Amino acid sequence: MKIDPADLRRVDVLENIPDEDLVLLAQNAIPRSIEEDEFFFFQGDEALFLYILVSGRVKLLQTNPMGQQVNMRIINEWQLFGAIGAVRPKATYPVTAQALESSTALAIESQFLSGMMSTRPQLSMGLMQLMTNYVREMQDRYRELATERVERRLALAILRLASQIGIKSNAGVELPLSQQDIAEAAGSTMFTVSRTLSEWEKRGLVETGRERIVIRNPHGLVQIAEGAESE
Amino acid sequence: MKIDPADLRRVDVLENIPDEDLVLLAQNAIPRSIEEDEFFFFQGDEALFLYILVSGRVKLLQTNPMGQQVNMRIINEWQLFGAIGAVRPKATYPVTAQALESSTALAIESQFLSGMMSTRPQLSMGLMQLMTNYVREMQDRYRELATERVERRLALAILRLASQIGIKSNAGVELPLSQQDIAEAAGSTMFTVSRTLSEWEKRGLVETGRERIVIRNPHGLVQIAEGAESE
DNA sequence: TTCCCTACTTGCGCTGCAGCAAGGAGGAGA
DNA sequence: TCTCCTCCTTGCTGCAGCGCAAGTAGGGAA
Repeated sequence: MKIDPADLRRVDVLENIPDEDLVLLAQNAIPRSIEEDEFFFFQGDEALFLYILVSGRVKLLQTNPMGQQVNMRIINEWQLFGAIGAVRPKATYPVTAQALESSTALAIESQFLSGMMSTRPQLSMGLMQLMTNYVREMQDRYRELATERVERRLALAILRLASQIGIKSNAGVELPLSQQDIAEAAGSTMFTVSRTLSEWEKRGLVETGRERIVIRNPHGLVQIAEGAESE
Repeated sequence: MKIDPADLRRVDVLENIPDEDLVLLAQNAIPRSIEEDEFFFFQGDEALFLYILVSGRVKLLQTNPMGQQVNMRIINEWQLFGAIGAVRPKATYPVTAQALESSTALAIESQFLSGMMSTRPQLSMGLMQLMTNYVREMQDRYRELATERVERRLALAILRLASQIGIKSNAGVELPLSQQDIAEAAGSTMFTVSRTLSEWEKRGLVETGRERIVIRNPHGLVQIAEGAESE
């Protein structure tokens, strides 16, 4: 597989990087393809590589000691994940990266990026902006989980997922996720998600299908997310 | 108030910074003192300054639309907080910073630190390590809140707080926090915290007082945190 | 077309824990 | 020393939403 350095420009973190650095990165990137449900890495593995997703979709999840899963984030094409190793030598991944569909990512040695950053402040800055986004999002989600009821949290989670990986069509915004995935992202259960979505479907807010949710009335969802009680 | 550049070395992020840069920082730091329950900044304010806590203790909290509070983190002496403005120009603070006791912090202009970072990769690296810690901790807490029962979450929260701001004495590790603060950090309520602590006190795990908790048997708490059911 | 696997649905019972209310107690200030 | 303000305690009640169980339905494979 050929890697076009120009494609790397689509990665937010690499937006302001000179062309020659992109070439350097491309030369040091190893494409790796995995099938649906397989893993790029596991929580606890040593973080030797960071990845740039070229195609497919990947979810970052944690499992608790009893095996329950929690979704932290869904990675889209041309997003970077698993970068922690470039910041701390010997770090381990805090999450597991599992493919939602067959996916290809570029693996870059953490050390290599770490070395590049030492002479390229723009690169560090880009990575820091990515991380502040993460912190902010996780804080918001934590607050929501601690203080909001499921229905509102579900609306917030779906809107957030839509903005991150939603596919716009003329019918609305489509989310190619199972209800189990949604539940794990909202901090709830498949059952409650199913019940709530059925309710919303009756009200014309969404349309549900197998591993698929279409948002028909985003404004209605925003109202629920912002606290309008369902009558 | 005089600022001794050598003191700044106690800040984790500034550990590997040359002396002359510490002098530069000290020259650009404005001491600011506030009383108990007052605020350094509010969620939503423009992040023009970052702070280094010199004395006292500060909590970073979010409030939801209904006014409920959630504690994100407690800042100890010589820790840095509110640094987001140095990473993104025009950013707003995602949290409110409130003093738990009368406190003094050094305010440094976000732009100033941002400028320093552009030529000092070590500084960026230090800040990134701080941020990866935040991300990792928030992810863990999110997973705990989503999957664990209150008792275990409480044990985890108290152990975490103890490692961050605990004061060691011969009787054990003391936390100078109200049960309300603990509840807001664990994602629960004052009532449940009080009930659980009473139970633990009977078992000799902790000792409670007004705005004070002493951990008498850390190992017992770890057992609860790791899943030993209370018989 | 049929089969089968997996995802989704929905009724039902149960419970963890929130939240109120009313009272107790520690400690700062006068 | 007394007062008053907070913080803490604890009995009681209610219910959101979890989780089981049993059934339905979509869609890939052959």
